[in-house]
Amino acid sequence: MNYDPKTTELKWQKIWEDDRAFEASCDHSKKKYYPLIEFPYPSGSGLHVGHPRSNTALDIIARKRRMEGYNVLYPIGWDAFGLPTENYAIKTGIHPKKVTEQNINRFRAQLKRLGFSFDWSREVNTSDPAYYKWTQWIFLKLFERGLAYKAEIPINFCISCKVGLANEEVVDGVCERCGSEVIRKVKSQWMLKITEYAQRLIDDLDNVDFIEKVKVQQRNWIGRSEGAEVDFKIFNSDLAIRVYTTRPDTMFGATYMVIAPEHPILNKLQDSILNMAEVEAYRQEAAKMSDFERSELVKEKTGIELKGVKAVNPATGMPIPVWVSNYVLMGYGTGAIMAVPGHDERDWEFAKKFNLPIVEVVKGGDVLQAAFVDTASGMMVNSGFLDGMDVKEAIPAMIDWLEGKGIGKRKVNFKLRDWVFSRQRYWGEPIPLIHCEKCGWVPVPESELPLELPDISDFMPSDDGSSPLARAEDWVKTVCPKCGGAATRETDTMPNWAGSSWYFLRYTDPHNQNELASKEALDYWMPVDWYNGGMEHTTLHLLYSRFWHKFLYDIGVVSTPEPYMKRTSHGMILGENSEKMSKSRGNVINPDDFVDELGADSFRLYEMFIGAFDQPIPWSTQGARGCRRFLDRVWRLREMLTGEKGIRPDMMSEVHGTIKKVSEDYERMKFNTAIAAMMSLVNAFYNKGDVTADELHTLLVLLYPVAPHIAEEMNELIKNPVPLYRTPWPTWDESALVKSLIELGVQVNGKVRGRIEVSSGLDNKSIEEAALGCEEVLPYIEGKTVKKVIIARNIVNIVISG
RNA sequence: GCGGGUGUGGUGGAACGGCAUACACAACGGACUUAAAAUCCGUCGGGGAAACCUUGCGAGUUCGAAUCUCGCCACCCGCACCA
Repeated sequence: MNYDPKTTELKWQKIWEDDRAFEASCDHSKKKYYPLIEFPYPSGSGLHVGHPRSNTALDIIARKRRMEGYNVLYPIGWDAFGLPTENYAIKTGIHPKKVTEQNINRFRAQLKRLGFSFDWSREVNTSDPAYYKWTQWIFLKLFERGLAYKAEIPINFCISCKVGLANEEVVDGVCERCGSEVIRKVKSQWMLKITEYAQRLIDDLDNVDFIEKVKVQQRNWIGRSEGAEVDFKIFNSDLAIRVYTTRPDTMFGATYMVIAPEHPILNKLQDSILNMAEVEAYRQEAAKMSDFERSELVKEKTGIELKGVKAVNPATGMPIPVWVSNYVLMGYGTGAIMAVPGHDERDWEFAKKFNLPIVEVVKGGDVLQAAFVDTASGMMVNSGFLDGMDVKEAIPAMIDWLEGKGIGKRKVNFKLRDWVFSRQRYWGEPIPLIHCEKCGWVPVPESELPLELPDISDFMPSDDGSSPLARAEDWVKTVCPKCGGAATRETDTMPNWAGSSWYFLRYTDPHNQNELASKEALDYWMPVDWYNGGMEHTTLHLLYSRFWHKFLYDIGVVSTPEPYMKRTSHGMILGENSEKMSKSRGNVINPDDFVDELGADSFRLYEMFIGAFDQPIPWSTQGARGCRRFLDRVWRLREMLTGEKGIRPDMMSEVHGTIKKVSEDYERMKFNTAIAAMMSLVNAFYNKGDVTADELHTLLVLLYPVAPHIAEEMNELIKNPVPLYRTPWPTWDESALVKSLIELGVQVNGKVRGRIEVSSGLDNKSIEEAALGCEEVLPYIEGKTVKKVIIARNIVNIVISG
């Protein structure tokens, strides 16, 4: 009988399901393990070959942990709100709810076909009112604590689609959908104060086991810097411009100031500015530009001096000019800088262009030729009381001096900005707030949650960029929960990052009607033990969810400050031409076709064998066929069974070596070498010509996490009464790994010249004799003086002179 | 520009500082077939008579370097006027 994946795979999927083999137990006395993959966004194009790479990896871990005796929660769900579904609805007129349902059904079927050991009884769906009730609840808690606030900020607006776009939808400065210009439009938006958690989001990275790459990227994104805020007085005025600087020590070299075009002091100074018309023109020019255009103009700096206005350098007491330039950003620091052209490349470039004075304050370069910026340490000059100090002493000395005078203070700044939480879209969680003329923003009472999305039929955003919900007048008009007067609902919805910021909590207790999850379930299951996902989520989902989790920790909902103990990341699977897979490139591999032809086990096996798990890798259908070939070879081992029992002595070392290698490599995510080791074991059986039932059983147990269907089927065929999903993970016997004879390479001056075979316990002196007597080595050492012989674990090196 | 990663056969890739190229893919040869596919067995870095050369390039440390150090080069991924 040949191996037939179609019937075998369905057969075992049904057995596992009927036996509820992978459902997490509510028995909290057992040790637990919680592996997690990023729940998929059920897009219209179906499962991508990238999903199974992550899913299979943690499926291997989940199955292995069950065999090791853990109570395992390996859940699955749907990140179901989002723009592509809504855009599809606009195009076709089909309700996003309907589209989502269809897509989920397709995804579910595809995932089930691949035989992942998910606990399907705990499936969650972020667009289900029973779920988003709690997303809204968390938002209200944030609102209660002042962490959600409304602000006027610019959003991306497509002039052709007349729609507000999320940042993700702006590609190279144009609208992703229609390719036309995206401008900035100031709108009132709900914001979340993630910046309040910036320091903790950095600090707590020290307490989690994330791959270094992720930690580094999060730290850079949060962008902490230490420095000082200092007030620069306006000459002949009560006004001052506050700047932020990380290098207060260089203040004696500040020969001018620059403020951002949006800086509010321009309005206050307008009567003193002699060239206000010109300044206003520059300002308007800057305002018209998109962020993209602004950053495109990096090469050529522009700016304009405020004529009639001078600021006073507090260090030197000298008046210095004030310029406006868009190389200073309103969104970082104070929107104003002191310019030190001698020691900052941007300031230097600007000073050169506009002929501003350049002063050296740290010795070591030639500031007339280039900015001298390599100043981690160095001697201060031209700097009054700082002269002669090292930069390292000068920084605190200057801050002390500023604080003493009351014109400056220490300040930590972050690049991280608050999270823009509003979308003018239909297919998202309604923001549960009501606006009352009298009472302001009032939360929807908890008892009225979930605030459900009204059923509408026109999802097209309005011309003015407001949400389609704004047209659902019956829904919008409501009464104020506080005063009972007429009021209106917020019509913006939440971004799709909302539902994914806490879904891993819901898995612990997905059907709870009274809480987002019970405290007992949370305390037992959290934190997630191992979370694998894409690098592209490092600065969005991963950061957002850590923020929400910390907030929930602060209000006592969860008991751990961090949601995830361990975070790993898989490399992307590229097309056969080594380019990113995409419809437009025509190099997309459809998992369904593959599974039809070669089966789910081959697919899983290949995705794990393809290469190092954390590296991007091109797909090769030929290579994948090789994996099916391997499974066929395993299948035929049944025909080679001897009547013998146990593991034969001459196979002990090979079999136990494989148990060790596979066990260790699975944990290190070195799936490719684990599979290679199993291939070698199979080759060894073939070379021997036969295999015992126990030897084969060991192989099947090791193979089961990667290729569970074929492993279970063969296990049954060799009359093993216990299915593999109930079999304990094997241990290896270190003493079995020791071979009686070992082969040593023999080097002469580091080059391999021969090899010897010795018994494993042999003393060094005898090994040395054997090596010196080795026939292939003799010609190299004849007539030479042997200086010494180095004996290492598996090599002997003879060092000769001359 | 800054940060991170990668560089090994025709290809994907192995290799605690210790016999470079495991395991596969492709290719080639053989067996079995009327034939093909499948399967099984074998060859497979370069150079060749040997010597020898070979882990992007160049130095260094070491008895010994793909691996460690320094300096370059190329490609990939983030971030980017962050004061």
